Amino acid sequence: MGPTMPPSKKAQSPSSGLGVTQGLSPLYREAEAADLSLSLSASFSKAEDEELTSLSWLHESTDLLNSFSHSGLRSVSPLQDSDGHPLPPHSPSSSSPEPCDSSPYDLAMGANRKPPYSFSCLIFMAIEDAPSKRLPVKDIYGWILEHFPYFASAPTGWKNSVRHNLSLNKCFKKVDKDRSQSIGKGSLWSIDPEYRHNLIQALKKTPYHPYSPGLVTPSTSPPTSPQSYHSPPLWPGSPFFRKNGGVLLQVPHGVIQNAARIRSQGLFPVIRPLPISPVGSRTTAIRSALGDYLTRADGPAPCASPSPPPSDDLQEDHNYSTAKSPGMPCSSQGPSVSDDDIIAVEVGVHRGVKSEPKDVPLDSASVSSFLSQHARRRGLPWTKNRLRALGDTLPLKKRRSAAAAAEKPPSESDDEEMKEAAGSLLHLAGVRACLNNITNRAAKAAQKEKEALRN
DNA sequence: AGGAGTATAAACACAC
DNA sequence: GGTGTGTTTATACTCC
Repeated sequence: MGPTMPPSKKAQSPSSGLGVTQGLSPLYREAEAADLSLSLSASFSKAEDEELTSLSWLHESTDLLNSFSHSGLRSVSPLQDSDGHPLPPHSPSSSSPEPCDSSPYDLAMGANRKPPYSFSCLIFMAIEDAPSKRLPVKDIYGWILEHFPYFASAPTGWKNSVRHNLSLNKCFKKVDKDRSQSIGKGSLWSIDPEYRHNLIQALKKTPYHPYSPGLVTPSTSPPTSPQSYHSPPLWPGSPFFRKNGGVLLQVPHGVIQNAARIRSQGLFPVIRPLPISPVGSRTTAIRSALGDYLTRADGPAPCASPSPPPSDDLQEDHNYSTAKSPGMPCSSQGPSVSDDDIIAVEVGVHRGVKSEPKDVPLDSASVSSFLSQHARRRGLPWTKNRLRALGDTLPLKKRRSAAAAAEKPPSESDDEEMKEAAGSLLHLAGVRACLNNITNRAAKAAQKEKEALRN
């Protein structure tokens, strides 16, 4: 029999320690309320190859936008309903608004903030970041600490959670220890290839991923090619992240497990890219006011536009590892931004504004190059029924073994991965469109301001 | 209301 | 024996 926790202690769970991702802490919720603003940060490193040259626009754009953020254009854009009225934090216990003295970076990635990743995603990122794609628990701790300083000062319970995840999560498996390879205590942990796809999907559903469901406005039309909107995981340390200069997108934190709720409320006025890694070499931020540029004036693209469907196979099992993210209907309650919106913004802008050839920064060569890097990867969808059929009553490890023994890997999903990669690149293209749009609007605003001053 | 997914805490066994 | 690791159970919470 397991231990029984004192009721008093259990009652403290929601606000104690790490219970901020799943049971969002008041602080977290407050930040979430005030954090739905657009900002963009990117840490750039020198382009490693020609692929990156096509992304040089981001340097300029983010510099420009960052200058805006320091010139009074920044404003707080809290959650708003369709009438523009601020929405209260969704937590009943949270009544005070987020103070405005915190930068978006602090709000999202400050050392005191728990990263909006589930432990399974953190572990996945850590392992994937390892050259050998396998890590001992200790190194997983280290990776998490390195990339998310929050845990440095967090209660030590998070390590227990990491171990708990490793043990219980089917996605992670121990590597049989090579006797000749002494790594001290414990074993190496790796990603089970069979479940890797699910971890990717889980990661995609996190706020930092461009294809977070919160960013995707499902189409009212039937899906035509769902897979085409998959994209590779982006996180600090991921090859793609590095390859593209550390550009990540983020939607407000707290949406990992609440994405559906926010989405259903139409609470995504803007996309909010942020530096994913505190150790980024160079970061800039686009502040919330710029987010307004995206959602006002020309207005966001209608969500009923011929948009792609939600990317994920919603029938897939998310057993203790993957984030939940059912497809949501297009909300009519407020502004929302999806990938399609971004693209649509570009279309809208360039209808009226001169369109430049370099507005398509991700050329086919880049795509091909990138795709080639991901073509090797394989992933398998997993279904609840499949796993359930293996017997829930069996211990996990036995179930894993049974699953491995009972099933031959289906056909590989290279195509899917390829499409995911393409989707991500297309998304970057969309981001660029956003930045161009922002730039144009900001320039116009500045001009108007000048004229107003003259008058 | 109940299931699913996740976080947290704790106990225990085992290896180093 | 101490510490780290791995497993398991229990509970709480949110979302659907």
